[in-house]
Amino acid sequence: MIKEKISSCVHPSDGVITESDKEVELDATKAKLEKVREENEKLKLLLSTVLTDYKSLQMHVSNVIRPQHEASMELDVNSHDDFGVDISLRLGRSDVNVSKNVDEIDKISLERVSDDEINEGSDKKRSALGLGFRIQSCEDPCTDETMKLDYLSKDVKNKNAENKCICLRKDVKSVRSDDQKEVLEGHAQPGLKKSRVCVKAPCEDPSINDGCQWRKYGQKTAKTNPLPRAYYRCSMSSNCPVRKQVQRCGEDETSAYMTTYEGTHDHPLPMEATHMAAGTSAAASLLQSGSSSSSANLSYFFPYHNVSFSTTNSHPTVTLDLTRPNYDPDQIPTHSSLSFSSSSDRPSPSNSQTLSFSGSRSQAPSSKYLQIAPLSHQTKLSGQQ
DNA sequence: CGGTTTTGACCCGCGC
DNA sequence: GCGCGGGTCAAAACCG
Repeated sequence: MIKEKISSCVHPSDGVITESDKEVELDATKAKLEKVREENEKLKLLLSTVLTDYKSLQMHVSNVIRPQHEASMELDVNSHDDFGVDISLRLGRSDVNVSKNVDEIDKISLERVSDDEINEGSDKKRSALGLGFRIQSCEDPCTDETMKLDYLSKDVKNKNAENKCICLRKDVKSVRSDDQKEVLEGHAQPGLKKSRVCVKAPCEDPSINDGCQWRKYGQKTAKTNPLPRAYYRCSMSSNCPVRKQVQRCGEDETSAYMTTYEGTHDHPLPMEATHMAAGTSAAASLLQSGSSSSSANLSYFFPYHNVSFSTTNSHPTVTLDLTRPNYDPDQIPTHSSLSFSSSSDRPSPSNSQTLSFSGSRSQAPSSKYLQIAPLSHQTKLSGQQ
């Protein structure tokens, strides 16, 4: 059959093809195949080299980050012994405490499977396990283990959610107010609300492509700001509690947009949504730790942008300013480029919220850290349509 | 026709 | 307790 195809391809107009012609063509094809095979081998070799490089780079990065994170975790544990939440679980990458606590996590997950009764304490753990994202790295067995556990826990969570989905709209409302409050507010202790991550995006891209589908559910003009604020809900999953607010920073067309994310996705994210997730996760977990020493982690994820911390209206907030690249072309990004301002009512570790999205456009000169994703599911600000 | 947007009404937390 | 204002709901309109 192949022979026939080759023959018909090479001699489309020839009426008669001899046996020897066929053999010559076959030999040529075989030679080509051999060439392709060799190229394939070369590519394989190249791939393995790249993988090795990547691995060593990852090790290097983890070695750089680890001592700082360990220090911050130690500080946090000392100052917040009451909270039984392992913040590191939310990071899902190169985090030392993950491997250390795998047994504990396993226990928690099993408890969740066997126990439908949800109490406040286990809810905290559940929230910590209910990652909205994960970094997929086959080289990291700890991460892999965490992922499995995460999916296990999410499965239980989703089953509960499915059951509740059957309820009528009014019931859903009550479910929202009860169940989602827990998720959204991260079981915060009184006085502190769910953590948020704000992204200030350049004007040409008001709707950061976070890899998710968003449904607008409201718009409001705040008294303090004449510009309307749009409210969006993640529509990738019927029960996904993640919401975002988009507000223009100024009246002129060149002004940037502030996008505020809240909550944790209860569904697997598309690939493009996971790229910056690690960075924002770090940001979110910093909100819990409130540790300035950990801020160095963010410079790894957002090396060219200003990152600031604040607490507004009891919402611990990390702001990533993509409009003002913190970038010097002659310098490798350093940790000192981060602006860190922590307020007196700093965030607490019990706020176990993580946020996930991927940036679509930044003014950083390279997409090494922030992957540019196709604008597949854009959200729009009303008044701009 | 199903999904999304618009928009007025409603809810609820917070400050006084 | 009351009023204010941010956030959410939900019906109608819109759109592909």
